[in-house]
Amino acid sequence: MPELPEVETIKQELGKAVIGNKIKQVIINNPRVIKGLTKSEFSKQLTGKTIKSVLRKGKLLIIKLSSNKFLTIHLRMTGQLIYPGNAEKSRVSFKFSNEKILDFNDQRLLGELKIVDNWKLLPFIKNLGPEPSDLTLQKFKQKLSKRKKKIKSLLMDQSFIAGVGNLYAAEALFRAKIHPEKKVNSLSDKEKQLLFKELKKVLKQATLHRGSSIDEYVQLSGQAGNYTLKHKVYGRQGKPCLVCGTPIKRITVGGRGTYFCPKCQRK
DNA sequence: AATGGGACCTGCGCGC
DNA sequence: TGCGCGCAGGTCCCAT
Repeated sequence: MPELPEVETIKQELGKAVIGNKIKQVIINNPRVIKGLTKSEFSKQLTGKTIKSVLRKGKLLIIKLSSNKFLTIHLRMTGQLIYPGNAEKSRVSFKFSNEKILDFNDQRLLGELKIVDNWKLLPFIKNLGPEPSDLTLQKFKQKLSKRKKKIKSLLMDQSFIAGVGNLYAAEALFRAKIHPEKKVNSLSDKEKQLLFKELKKVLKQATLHRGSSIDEYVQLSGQAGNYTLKHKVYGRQGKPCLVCGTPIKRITVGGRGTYFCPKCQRK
C-alpha cells in the first residue's frame, strides 16, 4: 500500500518524467475515481494545460498546472501511476503532446483525482499532521503527551503525523521494540526517543529503496520497490523473528492487520 | 476533544 | 468443481 516512501518515490519520478509536458487528451475509462467534477469538466480543466511541478503532502500527490490549478491524486490502497503507459487497463489516462501516456490504475477504485484552486484548503491537508522530516524529538514527545490510545493507531493517524500507514507503523514499532497495542500514556521517555529515531529511519531507508511493493504498489516505471525485502515483521506471520526466532504474530489493531514479535515487543 | 468502529471498493484465496 | 465469504487498508463519517 502506498505510504510516504512510496508516494515520495512516485513524486520524484513523476517530476522527472512529466514536468513541462502538455496534456493533449484525457482518457476516462472509469469516472468513479474523479471527485467533484463531471467527466467533461475534468477533461476540460486539464486539456491544453502544462505540468508545472509535482508536490507531495503526506500521501497526497499534488500536480501544479499552467492554469495555476492543481490536480491532486490520492492512490489510497491500489492506485498506481505508470509512465509511459498505454491507457489499456487504466481508470484514467493522460496523453501528452509528445504522445506519451500517464496511466492512473486503481483496481479497487478507492483512489481519488480532484482539481482544486488551492490544495492548502483541502480538509485532508488542513487536518494533516507534520511531515516526519519536519518533526523534532521535542515536538514528537509533546504531541504524544495527553494521548491515550494504542500507539500503532496513533502513528497511523494522519492528523498526528503525515504519511505513516499500516506497514511502516508496524516496522517502526518492531525496530523500537514496542508492542503495537501499548497505550501512548504508558510509553517511557526512552521508548518515545527510540520510536522517534526508528520511525524516521525506516521511512528514510524505505524511500531510498524506492518503497515496498505490497498490494499493487509499483514505481512509475512499473518496477517493484526494493524495500519489501527489508521488512522485519510486516507480512511475516508465523515466520521466525529476525532477532529472537519467536514466530511473528498477527493481531487486529483498530481493524487493521498488525504484525509483531510477542517476545521483542512488550506492552 | 479524543477515540473506535463501520463503510467504501474489488479480486483473490480459502473452506466446504 | 464452484460458490460464498473474509480479507486487504487509507480515509471519511458518525456515535459515544
